[in-house]
Parts: sequence; structure tokens; C-alpha cells
Amino acid sequence: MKIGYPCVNEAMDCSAANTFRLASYSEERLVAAVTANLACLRRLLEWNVAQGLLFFRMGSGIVPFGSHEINTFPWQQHFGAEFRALGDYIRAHNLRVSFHPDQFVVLNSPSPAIVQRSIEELVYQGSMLDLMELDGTAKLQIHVGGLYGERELAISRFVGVHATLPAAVRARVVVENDDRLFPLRDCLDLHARTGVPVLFDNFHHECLSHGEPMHEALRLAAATWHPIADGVPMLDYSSQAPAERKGKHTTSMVEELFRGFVAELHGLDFDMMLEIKDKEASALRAVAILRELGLAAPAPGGPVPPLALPPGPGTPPKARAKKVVKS
DNA sequence: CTTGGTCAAGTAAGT
DNA sequence: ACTTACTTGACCAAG
Repeated sequence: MKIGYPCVNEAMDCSAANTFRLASYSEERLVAAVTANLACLRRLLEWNVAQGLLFFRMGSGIVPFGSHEINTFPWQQHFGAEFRALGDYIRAHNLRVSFHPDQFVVLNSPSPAIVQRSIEELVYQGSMLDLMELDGTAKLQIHVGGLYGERELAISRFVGVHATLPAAVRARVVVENDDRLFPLRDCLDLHARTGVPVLFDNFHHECLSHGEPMHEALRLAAATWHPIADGVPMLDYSSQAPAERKGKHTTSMVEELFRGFVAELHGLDFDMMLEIKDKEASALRAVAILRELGLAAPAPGGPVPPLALPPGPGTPPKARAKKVVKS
């Protein structure tokens, strides 16, 4: 089992999401941003390896406006060597990586233009994995899309569009159960009709399901992944933020809940993404717990004391102080 | 240097 | 009709 976290490392002094405004687009800005993003991504992966975090969701903004018509720069060629080097590193350390295109990717939209832009975004993100020369186990994780008041029609539109995806994209797309519209059952239906693997999200399942017990849900989702072509099933883990709106992710992993969830696995293997606000901090705690349980590979040099203390006054300042969020 | 409005893109539920 | 929530910050013009 590999443990990961999404996109951002809060302990690190660089960002892999440098961008700029569309209105200030220029090739100079683009090259500068991509150069910085790839360099940071490399450092970030090295940090992860040192910490035993072997799963990572890369951010969608590595190439700003990567699927926008304004961006005609041949970044694939210009940065080909850098992408390839990242891929070499990922394979050399047996890392698992993925992308999660954001909410604007809606394959089942009734609007052909939105579907087209969604496909272009998937092509952009998939092409980064292609440039890294990663196999089909590096995934693009999306949701089913909109409901539009007619569930069966909405699902059928997804099936239709899925069949038209470029093969390179289709080999990577996986669909995640969401917390408001399309629960596990609909995703399993989609799998039956398209072969798309189902990426199970335990917290979404707690918010929206047909009552499948957690272990049964895990078993059903895991069975949709081909062991070779798709790799170890991926899983999103989170839990409810106490005293917050239903569906809000917790700010920090609640150990008792996490241990309870792990007990539901009953030996099923997953690569687990912790969708928790404090990012790598909770992921590191998860690694420690799973090592204790013998479910994650031990540290290469044997057990080590935790390197990362909770963020506090002693934390080295980032390049720019964090803004205080007002209530 | 700090602040606050706003940022490419979609959908649905809430006021 | 407008705001907010997604998984989430960061750009950038103005003070």
C-alpha cells in the first residue's frame, strides 16, 4: 500500500502551481512558470521519497493554460527532456502518480463545446504522463459529471463520450464516486458499460450510497481495476470535519477513524490518497500507522523518528506568510 | 509590503 | 438572480 496526498506540500518552500493571468499571457511567462513548476515537482517527489510517501497527485496547473487555445507554445517538445527525467525518477523509485482534472471536466455535459474542452483538458494532462513515459497505471481521475435531472440519460452520455476518447486518454481515465450526485452504484454501472475502473472515495460513500457496507464497497470497487493494465486500485480517504457542513473534509486526520477504516480493508490492497487539509502532515501520520500495522513498506534505514513536527511557530517560514482566514 | 478582488473552464444547491 | 462549494491558492493592481 502506498500513501499519498494531493498537489500541495505545505512544508515546502516551492510551489508546483506557478501561474499567471490569462490577460498577461506570454510565452516568456509560460516558459518561466513551467520551468519553476517542473523543478519544484522534482524536489517535491524527492521529499516524498525520503518520507516514504510513494503516491502523489500532481496539480493540474503544471503547464498554465495547458488546454487553452491561447497556448500554442510547443511545450511538449520544449520540456520533453524534463518530463522524461521526472518519469525516470518516478519509475526508479516505484512511485505512483495521478492527476485529478478539476470540476470543469464534464464528459457528460449536454453541451458539445463543454465536452470538447473537457476532452482537451484530459488530453493535456494525459500527455504529461505520456511524456513521462509512464504506463497505464498512472491515472486521470474524474467524476461522472452533472445529473441534469435525468440520471440514466446522464450516465448514458458519459458512456457515449467515453467510447470516443483518444485511446491514450481512455487507458488512464478512472471515475470516482462523488458525494452528491453519483454514488458507487452508478460508477459500477459505468464500469460494466465501459470498463472504466472505479476509484473509491470512502468519505463520499459515507455521504452518498445505497447502503453498501464499507468493506463490500471496497471489494466491489477494487474488482473494477485490472491488476496489470490499471495497477493497484487507488482510493481517496478522508473523514468528516467535526461540526462542519456535511461533506467538508477534516482539517487533520482523526486517527481512530483512520484505524477503523483500515480495519475494513481486510487485506485488500490499495494506493491511498489522503484528501485532508493539512496535506503531507496527515499523510505522514498515515504512513507511520500503516508501518506499525505492517501494511506499508518500512523506512529503508529502519524506523526513524518523525521528521515533520506539526506546523507551528518553529516552522520555517514559507516565501510568503500564510494569510489568516477570517471566520 | 500588505490587502482584497478576482481569476479559463461547470453544476447544483442554497439564499 | 446571485452566492457558494467542490480539492484549492495565488496573481496582481492599488493602497
